[in-house]
Amino acid sequence: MSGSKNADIVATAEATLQRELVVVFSNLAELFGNPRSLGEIYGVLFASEHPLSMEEIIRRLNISKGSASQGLRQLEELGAIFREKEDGTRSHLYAARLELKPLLSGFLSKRLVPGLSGGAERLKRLNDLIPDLPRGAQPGARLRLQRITKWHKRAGTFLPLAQKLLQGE
Amino acid sequence: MSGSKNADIVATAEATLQRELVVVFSNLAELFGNPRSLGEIYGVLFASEHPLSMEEIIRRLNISKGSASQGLRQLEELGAIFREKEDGTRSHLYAARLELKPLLSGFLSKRLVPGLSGGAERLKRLNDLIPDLPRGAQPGARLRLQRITKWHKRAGTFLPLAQKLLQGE
DNA sequence: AATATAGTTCATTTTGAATTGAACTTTCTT
DNA sequence: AAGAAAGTTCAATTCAAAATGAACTATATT
Repeated sequence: MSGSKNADIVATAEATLQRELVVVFSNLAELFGNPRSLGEIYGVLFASEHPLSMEEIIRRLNISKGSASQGLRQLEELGAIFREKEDGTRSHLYAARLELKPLLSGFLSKRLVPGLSGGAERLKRLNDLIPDLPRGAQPGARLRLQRITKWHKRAGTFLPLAQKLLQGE
Repeated sequence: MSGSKNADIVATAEATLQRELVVVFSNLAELFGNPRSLGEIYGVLFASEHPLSMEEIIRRLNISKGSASQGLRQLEELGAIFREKEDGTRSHLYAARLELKPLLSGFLSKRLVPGLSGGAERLKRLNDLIPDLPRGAQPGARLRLQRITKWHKRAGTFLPLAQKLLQGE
């Protein structure tokens, strides 16, 4: 009966669900400036009722061993997925944590944190430079630096706020 | 007297200020997934006490005419810079709006808005697919979709909130 | 009207990040 | 201990986004 119409619909529905979730998370990854493959891997795990082996992930997404290995490690580091291993078996099994928080805040901070901290030092150094400017230019420069610094501080408070907002209550 | 030590320090300080601000804004652009050149152009204008011609911008940043033209247009569309023209002169002059709000919210929404709205439709379609799944898989699928949808709604409220936070009081 | 300069457009090129895949290491099984 | 399968690493490749620049249009000057 595996060629029946109903079976086809079911198979299609499952495949579609997986395919679309892969796209959703792949876009999400890109949105936050992370490699698509990270999102794809999470997506395929998120869509699956059962944990999957690396081999199976590679097969479903048609990606390389290297991408799979690196992607799985990164997602695990973010806390977005689990790596399980039952004794008496060689391969690991991978499963998504369904709470999206680790993934989202991981995506967020992997990008924003380094970007923000780098800027902080730079701004500090620039402030020390102002006395070397010609007199007339000093007030203008001071104003400009104040503007960025103000923004920068806000961005600093913004990150934790965003994380709180994105996670559950 | 133009080779004097003080003149050198002053020249260096001004050059440094511009150079570093260019870097700050170029990083910022990248952080939000926009082309570096957008940030560079804004940076050079932000650093300058006076409006600059396109020619001058090209000279200072060492970029192509094409990049300059397109970048300036985009920044103008975001409301991050002005384009002035005095009668009796051929070239326009470009100046940064020192309030960072237009730049920042422009950067934010150019990325997030399309990303989010695309996802919304997709999720809706997926919900309609659930009845076609095998019985046993339906509750799991429903749970998963609820999780993403919940997040997605939050992200929707998040954007305006972020903009409020980044702009003035 | 002719000329010159500013600015735009878009097909081609460049660049840098992501992906690949082959060689390697680790871990399990007999 | 040897063999096999899982997983890692990283130099080389691929690919998409950004930058270039030459041809074009628009606008001002004589």
